[in-house]
Amino acid sequence: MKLKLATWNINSVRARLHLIEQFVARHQPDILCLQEIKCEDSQFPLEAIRSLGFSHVEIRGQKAYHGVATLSRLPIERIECRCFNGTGEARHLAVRLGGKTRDSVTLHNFYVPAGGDVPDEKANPKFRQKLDYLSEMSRWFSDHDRKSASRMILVGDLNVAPLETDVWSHKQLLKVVSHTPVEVDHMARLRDAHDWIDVMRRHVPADEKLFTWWSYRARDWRQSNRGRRLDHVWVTPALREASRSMRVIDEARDWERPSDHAPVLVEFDL
DNA sequence: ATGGCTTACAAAGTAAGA
Repeated sequence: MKLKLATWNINSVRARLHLIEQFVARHQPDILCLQEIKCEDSQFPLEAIRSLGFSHVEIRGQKAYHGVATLSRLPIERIECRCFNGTGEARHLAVRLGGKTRDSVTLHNFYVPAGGDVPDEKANPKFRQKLDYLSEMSRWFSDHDRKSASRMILVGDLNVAPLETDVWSHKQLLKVVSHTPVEVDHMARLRDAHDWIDVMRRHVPADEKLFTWWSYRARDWRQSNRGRRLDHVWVTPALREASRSMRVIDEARDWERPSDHAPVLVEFDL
């Protein structure tokens, strides 16, 4: 089965419906995973999204902040929403596609906490929360039954840029939240917890710069290019060979009132 | 010059993003 899958931190779904329409018209994803929808489920623009062809929509929102949603042209079944570290924040949504067959695929949509400004667990509770969140994800995935849950895709804004080429300056970002060694280490442990494969880096070699986020504050984001790769697409080993192409749709960063994140689009043959 | 902006919200100034 061919599947065009996209993940995008939309930074308010209500403020950026026009962007979703534009993206869908140009790239026709079968499934679009959104993060930071910033609204309650009841405020989600469901009719507008359905009219774009997404007959199957699962929403895990909350008031004002965070929130994830998975939009699909294909039938999906909601499996669960995990609330790590007991904050109750809407940061995860898992769905299954392909019904209850042997070939079904579980798709996890995550919005990992950003972690605040200061990369110090003691001085900054948000940084502590981010590390705890990543640790709980690791624990949860290492407890997963590997046989029954072997075909999995994990996408989302993981808010960590692991490689030196995932940031515009490795040296200058070593003490900046998102690229500190302790975060990179937590992400590595998460990856190892289920032998996850970094799909984006399967298509772009690790010695090439690759970003998905550019600050709103740059005068000219493309010219200064001070980006980071904060958004990710991972698969379990059973799907190692399944991705056919990957592209960061960076032109979306130039559209009217853009999100500071660009969509990541992957074509799979599942 | 990695914060110069942008969002949400009991609505003018905070909190948050990263």
